[in-house]
Parts: sequence; structure tokens; C-alpha cells
Amino acid sequence: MVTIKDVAKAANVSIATVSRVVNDYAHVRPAVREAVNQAIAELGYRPNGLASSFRTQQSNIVGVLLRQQRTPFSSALAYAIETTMFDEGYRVLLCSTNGDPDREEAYLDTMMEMRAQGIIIRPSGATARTIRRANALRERGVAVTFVDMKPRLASISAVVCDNYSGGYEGMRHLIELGHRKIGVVAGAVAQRGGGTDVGSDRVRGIRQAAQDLATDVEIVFSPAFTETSSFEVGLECGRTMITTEKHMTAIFATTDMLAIGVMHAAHGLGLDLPRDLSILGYDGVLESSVTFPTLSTI
Amino acid sequence: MVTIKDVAKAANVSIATVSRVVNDYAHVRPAVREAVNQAIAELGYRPNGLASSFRTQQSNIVGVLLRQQRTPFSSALAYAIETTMFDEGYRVLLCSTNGDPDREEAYLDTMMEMRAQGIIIRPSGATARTIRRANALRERGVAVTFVDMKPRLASISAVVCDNYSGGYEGMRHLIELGHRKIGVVAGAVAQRGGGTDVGSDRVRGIRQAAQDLATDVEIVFSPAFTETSSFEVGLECGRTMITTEKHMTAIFATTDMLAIGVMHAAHGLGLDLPRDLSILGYDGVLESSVTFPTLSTI
DNA sequence: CGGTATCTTGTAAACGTTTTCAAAACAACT
DNA sequence: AGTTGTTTTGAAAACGTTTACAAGATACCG
Repeated sequence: MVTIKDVAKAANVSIATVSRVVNDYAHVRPAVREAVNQAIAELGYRPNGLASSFRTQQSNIVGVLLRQQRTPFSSALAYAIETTMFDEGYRVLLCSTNGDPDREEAYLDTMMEMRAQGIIIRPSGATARTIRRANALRERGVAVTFVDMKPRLASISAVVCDNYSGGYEGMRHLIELGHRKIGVVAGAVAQRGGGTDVGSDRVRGIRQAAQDLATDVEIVFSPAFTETSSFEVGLECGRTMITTEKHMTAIFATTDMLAIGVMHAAHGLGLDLPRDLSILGYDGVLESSVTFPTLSTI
Repeated sequence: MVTIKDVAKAANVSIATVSRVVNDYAHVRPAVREAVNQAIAELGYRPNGLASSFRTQQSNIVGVLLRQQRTPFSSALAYAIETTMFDEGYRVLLCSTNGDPDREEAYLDTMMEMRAQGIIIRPSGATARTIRRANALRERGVAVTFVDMKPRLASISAVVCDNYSGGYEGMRHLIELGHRKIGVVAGAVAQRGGGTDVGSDRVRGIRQAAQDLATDVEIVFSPAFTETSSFEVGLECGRTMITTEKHMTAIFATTDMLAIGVMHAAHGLGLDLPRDLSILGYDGVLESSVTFPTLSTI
């Protein structure tokens, strides 16, 4: 591998000068700069990033910890983070824990060892352990940000959508369309929680809207199924709701995948969508309308 | 930051000994090992990966270059690579070029600078530039592997599926189900190519099967649309085919996204799936059956 | 107890950069 | 030509590890 020394020798200058040229510092005579650049080109020199990161203590690495990677939302998120960071001069270390706490632990260790300067976490539920760990990192000078969930620890920054308003506006939309009996499919977790997670915020918005916007509106929550995937939960909840509830004209699912499950249930029971039932999803990250009919979504 | 020196001082040994403990080398007295480990725990020492990578010239980084990241196939691929590599002790640097050659260039530069030990590339089409670049890297000692496309350059390794057989078997399936007039939706590129890319291999398999397996089978290729997304291509091709071809009972789309487009077309034209038309996709990476009816796929 | 072989430890050099500091070169003045 | 101020350059130290080498400690043998 050709090093800065080789370049210095070839250009007849000191390594300090080469470094100055490479890093675009001032105080280098144009002629010298030219000579150095030529030597670099001739030798095909590429600075050793490991060495310079080591020396400057600037890894330029940010870690991204996601629980999943295979959902549309996660890949959209990963893509957005990666390209933005790259343009800012940072490299991302993408880590999918797949919900495994040990894996999460191992990934965080790795990030520490690689001296990541920042970490973006979309946590696997409200794991206290993750938050504790994240806080420890923060105290060591690593910039930590949560996405999609705000830990109670006030000093940790988080980027979250206004899920409350999303739920609220979704309901407003349905009510304005004339729906008066509306099913809500939210999955088990979200219904329980009084927490700050995505799902329960949406549900709070939905409840509030139902209360505010029309006196005669009725909302019906689906029972809590605990299937392995959102799709299956949607399928089961949808099925039960459609068969047991009368006069329900719309279903609001708090996730697109849930909504797709509901759609399948409706199709399976012979309903004609959207004539017999309106379905509203949430997230808007599905590949251009893979469903039929196209899914309306918040 | 606490360094190896601090640990050495705290445990009353030399830094060499600490290094031996950290790296699990032999020839350390159990008592000493114990003392060092205790010091490590007390001080919260984490070895500086930048420093050791630098020293050993082992970055333990592999770069992954993908053209997209937001398609189901890409995210499945990225996820598989990432977890496998992590378990083998490597970290992945994920890079989505989004088809932009400049971005690709910049990412490859970055990988070089970080001294990636291996690079996995799913190329953006048959870009000669990418292949040339990859070969240059290979000559510098970086392990380079292509995924999903085999460059003609024999010495570069590649991991590809047997798309020819996939196409062949897909046709066998349809023919065995009794279909005799089968539409093929393959997108513009694949139809032209005599190349080695994924799409044209599938088409070759399809043609061969039609020829081999039944004397009375007829295949109809869709015209070449050049829309922005696979979905739209599928939609347009499906629409044209369904309205112009008589007695066609099945459509084989060489991609799941194409198939979904075809499905929409069919639904839109009032067909009852799968009674009026069978649709077969290819890839099998969609989230658990988001379509209705569930898409059969290779 | 001396000699030898084996195990354990420490010293110091190296990896490729960046950066401080001081010296050298140059320019602009008297 | 001498003085001063500014720009350009190089020598050398530092970053935190790993590792070759040598030396010190211990075990084993007669």
C-alpha cells in the first residue's frame, strides 16, 4: 500500500506538506501543491482512513440500531439516514437487532469500539435496558438520538412524528366522509399502553377525535390478538370485527401492515372494497400502492 | 477516554500484558489475567477499535454497494449480509447508490479509504465503469463479489441464482395447471438482452420451457413500456395484454412488483382473480402476502 | 544446588496520519 | 543592506494499539 511517505518522497517534500495538500490547508505554494497532487495521482495514493481517524479521534461513523430492517418503514428510514449522513461526511454502521437483546448489546459494544460519534436508535419496544445503555453512551460523549419513540428520560433527544395528531386527523377524515361507526385495529400493545409509544399516541388521537368531532360517532376496538406478524393481527382482528359488528362502515388501522391484514379479511369474507367498507391505514411507506384497491393511509 | 495504559497502571502490569488479556492470548498467569479483567471492568475500558484496526491493518469492514435499498429484495439482501457478516466478526458499511454513478464512485472511494477488506456489489445494470473499478480494487487485494449479476470478466466471483431454471420451472408449473396461452411481462430491458442479467435469463428459461414442454403452448410477450417503476410497467403491460389478447389464461411476470402491477390492471378491468386469470410472480420476497389474492411466486 | 527448558512478563518499535513548533524563505519596508 | 513581518516548509512528537525480542521467573532434571 502506498503511504504518505511514498508521496512525499516522489514529490520531494515532507509528509507534513503532503498532509496539508490532502486536507486542503492554506499556506502551500501553488507549484508545490501541484507537484504533490501529481505524485498522488501517479502513485494512486489513497489516505489511510483508519490512520487518520485514529490520529484525529474522529471516526466519522454513526451507528444506526434498528430492530428490523425488512419492513418498508425501516428500510425507508435506513435509506434516508444513510444518504443524509453520507452527504454530511459520515459513514453509517447499520445494525439490525431483529429484536434480540444480546445482539443489540453486541452491536452497541461494537459501536463503542469503533468510536462511533453518534448513534441513532429505533428501539425494540420500551426496553429499559436499551435506554440505560444509551444514556451511558451519552455520558461518554456520544450523541444519541431515538427515533419513533421518546424515552421518558428528558435529556435524551428523540425524533418522533406527531402520532396523536395523525390519529386525530385520520378520524376527522373518516367522520367527514360520513362514517359514524368506525372500527379501530391497533394491535395488542397499543391498546394497553398509556405510554409514549407510537401506537398508543395514535389511539389517543383517535379517541379524542371521536369525542370532539361528532356526538353520534361510535368507535369499536378490536380484541387484542397476539399473532406473530402485524399482517396476521390485522387479518384476525379484521375478521372478528367484520363478522360481529353491524353497521360498521370503516376501519382505521394504526399501521399499514395491519390495514393490509384487514383488507385480506374483508376480501376473504366477500366484501367489495371500498363500497362495503372503507379502510384507512397509517405510515404511508408501502411501495407504490401494492394493494387493491389502493390503500388510503395517514 | 480510558486507554490500555490506564488499565495497565491500575492492574500493575505492562500494556503488553493487558493486550494479551484482551486478545485472549496464552501465557498469562490466571491471577494476572484476573487482575487485569478486574481493572478493565472497574475502569469501563473498551479497546479503541480504530487504533487496533490501524495497527493490525485489519479493518474488519466489508462494504456493501446496492443500487436501491427500498425494495423488498434489497432490504432482504442487506439484512442477510449484515447479520451473517456480523456473526463472522465483520462490520458492514452499507451504501445505496440509488443508481447515481457519482455516488457509487464516492462510496467506493470511501470503502478504499476505510480499507474495507471485502466488497459486495449488486450493480446498477451492467455498468462497465463499476466492473472496471471493482477489478482495480480486486487487484489491490480487496475481495470483491457481485450479487445477482455475473460480470463477463471471468476472474471476478459472483453469486447468482439460477434464473434460467426459475423461468423454466415457472412455465412448467403453469403448463401443468393446463394453461396453454400464457402472457409474459418482463419489462423492457430483459426482453432485449442476450446478456447475462437476471431478467433475460428468466426469459430464456421461459422460452425454452414453452418450446420443450408442450407443442400447443403459446407465449405472448408484452410490449416494452418504459415507466419509472416496475409497478407501473406491470400495470401498463397488464392492461394492454388483457385488453388485446384473447384466450390468455395466465400471465407470468418476471418480478413480483411487475406481477403486482398486472394484478392491479386485472382488478381494474373487472377480472376476478384467480378465476379469470392466473398470475405468477418471481422473487418471493414480499412481506407475507400483501396482495389479494395471495401472489404465487417463484 | 547448578543447569536447562519452559512459561511469563516488560521494553520498545512500529503502524500512517495530524499537528505543534521552530526554522527557513520571502516580501516589504526603511 | 538591515529590519521587520508574513508566508511556507520540515522535524518530530503524538494518537492507542500489537508484537518481536529479550529478560526474568519458575519448573524440572540430574
